Amino acid sequence: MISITLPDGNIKRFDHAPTGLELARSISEGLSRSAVAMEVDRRLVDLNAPIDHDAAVRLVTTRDAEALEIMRHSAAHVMAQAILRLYPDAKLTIGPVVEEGFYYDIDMPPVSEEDFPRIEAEIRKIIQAKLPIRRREVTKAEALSLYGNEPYKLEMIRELADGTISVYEQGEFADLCRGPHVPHTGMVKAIKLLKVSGAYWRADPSRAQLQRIYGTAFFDKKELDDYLHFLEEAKRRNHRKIGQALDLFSFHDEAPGMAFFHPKGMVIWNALLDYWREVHRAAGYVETKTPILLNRSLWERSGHWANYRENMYTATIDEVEYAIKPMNCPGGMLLYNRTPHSYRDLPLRAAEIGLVHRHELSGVLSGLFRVRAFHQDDAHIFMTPEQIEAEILGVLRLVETIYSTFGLGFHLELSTRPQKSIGTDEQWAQATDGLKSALAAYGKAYKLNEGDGAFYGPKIDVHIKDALGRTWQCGTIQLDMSLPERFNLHYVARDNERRRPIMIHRVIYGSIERFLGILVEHFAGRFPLWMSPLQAVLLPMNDELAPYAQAVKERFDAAGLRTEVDSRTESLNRKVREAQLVHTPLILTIGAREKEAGTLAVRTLDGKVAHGVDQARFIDTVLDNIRRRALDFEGFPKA
RNA sequence: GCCGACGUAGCUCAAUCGGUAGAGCAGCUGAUUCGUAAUCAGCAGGUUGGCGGUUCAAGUCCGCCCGUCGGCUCCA
Repeated sequence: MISITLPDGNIKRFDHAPTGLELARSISEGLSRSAVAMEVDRRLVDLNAPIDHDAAVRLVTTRDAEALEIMRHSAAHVMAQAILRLYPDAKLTIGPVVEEGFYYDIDMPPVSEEDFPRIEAEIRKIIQAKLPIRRREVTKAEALSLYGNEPYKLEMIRELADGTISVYEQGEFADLCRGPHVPHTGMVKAIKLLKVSGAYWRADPSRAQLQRIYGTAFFDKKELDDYLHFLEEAKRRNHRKIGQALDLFSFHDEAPGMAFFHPKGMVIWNALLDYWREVHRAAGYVETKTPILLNRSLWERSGHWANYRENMYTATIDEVEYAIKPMNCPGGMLLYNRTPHSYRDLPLRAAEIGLVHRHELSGVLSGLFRVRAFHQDDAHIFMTPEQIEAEILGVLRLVETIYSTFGLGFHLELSTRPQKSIGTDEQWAQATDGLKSALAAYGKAYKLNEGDGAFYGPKIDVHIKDALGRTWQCGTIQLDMSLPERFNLHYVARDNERRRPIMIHRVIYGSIERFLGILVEHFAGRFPLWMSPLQAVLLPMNDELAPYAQAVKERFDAAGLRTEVDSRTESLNRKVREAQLVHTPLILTIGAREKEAGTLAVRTLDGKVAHGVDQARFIDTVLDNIRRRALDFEGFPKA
């Protein structure tokens, strides 16, 4: 007699060792169809494994979070099986589940997306056949003989500990795998291959180059369609395309990885920086500026020459070696050390919009997201150990203020001491505790990445979430125990002793370039009024009304608005269309009626038109919206 | 840097097997004076990313280089 305790406390009894499927059937037919795997005594196992002892069992159905991962893992096997049928000489390596789906690294001749339909057709055959997926446990010796012809699998098996090794079989296909898997291939309902790229075996460039084929899978067609739609939407919002269409920035062969900002892009840039300066001033920061070209000896002292040299641009001038700064901190150290500091001066919050250059590998450049020259909204905060918590908390609050202005959500990740690190245990404990207690005081949940910190100190990374739900790492707060030593920083404490200040580096936008790119995609080019390059366009109905429109524009200009008159001899329809295409937030039509009454017809980007809007009240409404840095408009009152 | 794809007019894209580089939009000229997403006509616009090669003939085939994109890796 086997008795099985279900999560709701019910107990089911069997006179034999039932499989998960039998257990599900004994509860309901629907459950047996949606069950994917099960958890027996908190271990995930296959649904068709027999439960041979009294156990607590939870059935994992298609609605559970783990189910998707299990099924996608099976999907990777299905894809591998299809590929082996079409490319018998292909050699499999590994095929894990990733955030958005799965991939399989395969040693085979290069494939392209044009080959996907053929592979997908084969995949469909395997899915329709509903091949049972069976787990088989073999000894290491058996596994080695089973994979005599699979060099990568052999290499993996040899590295496994002795003992049983599990193999999953479906039809003619068998793959070395820990499992669990769905019961049969038919459960991989909606699958799509997405892209292919190169990857190295064991991520080692000296080893074989493999084909990494990415795919994704869902339990039903609609979810897959939604996901593909999301990908389309992301493509539509690509900041390179929108940046081109809205004339914001460009890249040129003469300076790869270094953005050129156009007048309209600079309006957004300056709006970002004006706002940044406003909130930083209010948060007690002072602003500094340091040179971008600095003598080699400084970089030797900071440690960059030894550790970061391959990413640095260097120059020899009058037989003296210089480097273009890849980071702002060494310059900041020189500023700090210019004068002695009292404990009364601390915390000292010194900000700098610093232009840095990093010679990133050519293959990693990616629009504004990954460039070689960028501006960091950097700040160095020097403080006493007792001030850590309050200062970190202050930065976290500033982070929240700034991101919420853009309607961006965010989450925090704390990274602690890595294997290779400098400093004493006490220093690390004090620093890490400081960050932890600041996070506790802040009160928002955070993820802990044990051992992921920089060698010079622990850090808090801020990951923002955009309108499509994608996350980006922008802000980072890093505690630095190295530079204060190297530059021999100190302050004079109350007891007249010279002490080493604690120092943090922090950025909130991260890189202005990247942040701007993220905002382009986040807003899909429809910027809030306060950032919009052109806030309003005035459309006179005919040539005779152009001078009047110009006079109205001057009134707007005097109020500090960014406006233009489109006085081309073109149809109103065309002017509206063109203004709408570049997402001009306010389209103002001026005809005889408006001139007569001193009003405006205001069209907003939703296509709605408010007629008879009083000019003065319009200006007030708009100025108020800009002052509040609102994300939306809320309509215009009639005159 | 490595693997793969790509690079044609300001922009978006065509050009069959190697056989005279085209179109729409933008621009210019003229006409049209218009009530909320494209008025009409004409004109002009190119060393096909660069250098070299094969060929009677190269946008197309080959080599090298540059750049872009997707990955690897790394990171703001």
